[in-house]
Amino acid sequence: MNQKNDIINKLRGSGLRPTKQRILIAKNLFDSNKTFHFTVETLNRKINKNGNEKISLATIYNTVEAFNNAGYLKEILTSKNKSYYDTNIKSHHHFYDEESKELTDINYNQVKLSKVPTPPKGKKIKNLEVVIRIQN
Amino acid sequence: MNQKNDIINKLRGSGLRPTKQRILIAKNLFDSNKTFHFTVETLNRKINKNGNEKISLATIYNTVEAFNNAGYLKEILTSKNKSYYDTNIKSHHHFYDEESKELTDINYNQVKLSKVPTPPKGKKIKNLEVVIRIQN
DNA sequence: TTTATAGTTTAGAATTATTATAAACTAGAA
DNA sequence: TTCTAGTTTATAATAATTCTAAACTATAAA
Repeated sequence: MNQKNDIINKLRGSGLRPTKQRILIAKNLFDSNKTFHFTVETLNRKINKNGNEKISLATIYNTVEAFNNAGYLKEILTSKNKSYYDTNIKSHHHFYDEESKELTDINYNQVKLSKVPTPPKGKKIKNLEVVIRIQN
Repeated sequence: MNQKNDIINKLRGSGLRPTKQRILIAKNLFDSNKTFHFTVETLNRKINKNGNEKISLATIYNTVEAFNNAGYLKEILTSKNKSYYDTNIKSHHHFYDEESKELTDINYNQVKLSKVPTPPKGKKIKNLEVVIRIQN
């Protein structure tokens, strides 16, 4: 019961009403101790398969966008014409395979920067990611 | 006449027949001394406005993909559901504005790395980009 | 409690970017 | 000049996403 209350508080904390749809989606995204990448399509499949009560695709789109705006998810930069999200919202790095167009995480401490530019006037740095393009 | 021959040779060098459509598109992309970001939509507008002979949208898609495969363009990683390309194919870095979702180039020598991970088995590093997410 | 209402969900339609199709055209080899 | 594989084209098809407006619901106030 406690993790459910945690989710409800998390949602309320961002002005999102804790509806049963949002709670179920949040459980699927944030309940595990490991983070992962997903698309609306894969999330929809995960949620709407086994005996779960069904959630409409429109709601999954709405909720993912709301969670992203609330900072609970990070949109992944990709060259595919689909939105990818990461439940790992901390700054981290990726290998990007040009052939398969797949992203894989790089352990944060595998990269070190010795010089970082100053951001444009009026802006501040939120985080910094290194993308290493790889090929065969 | 010389730049046209350069383009023709460039195309032939990648097994692409130098058709008048490809030559015109190549002029638009590679003739200037400054590089830029574009989408198929913006390129299409640029090519098909002023009295130019018209090139079909399908050809612009095909040609951009062919140029990208040939390594004359670099696909930009973005969160928008559209393909973005960069005529600057050298490794370089970007600021990514989370509000406007715009990318701006960072001068290459503004970033220095002191530690880089080894790529997965069988893969080699093609290039490395730093994306700095900024916000107000 | 009940009620009122602003916020939310939903199915399906609409939109947008891209890819597929197949007929007409053309660069370049023979 | 002829032939053919490669290319271009208009249009149709597809895929991801957003829009719409009617039905539903969390929650504040009576």
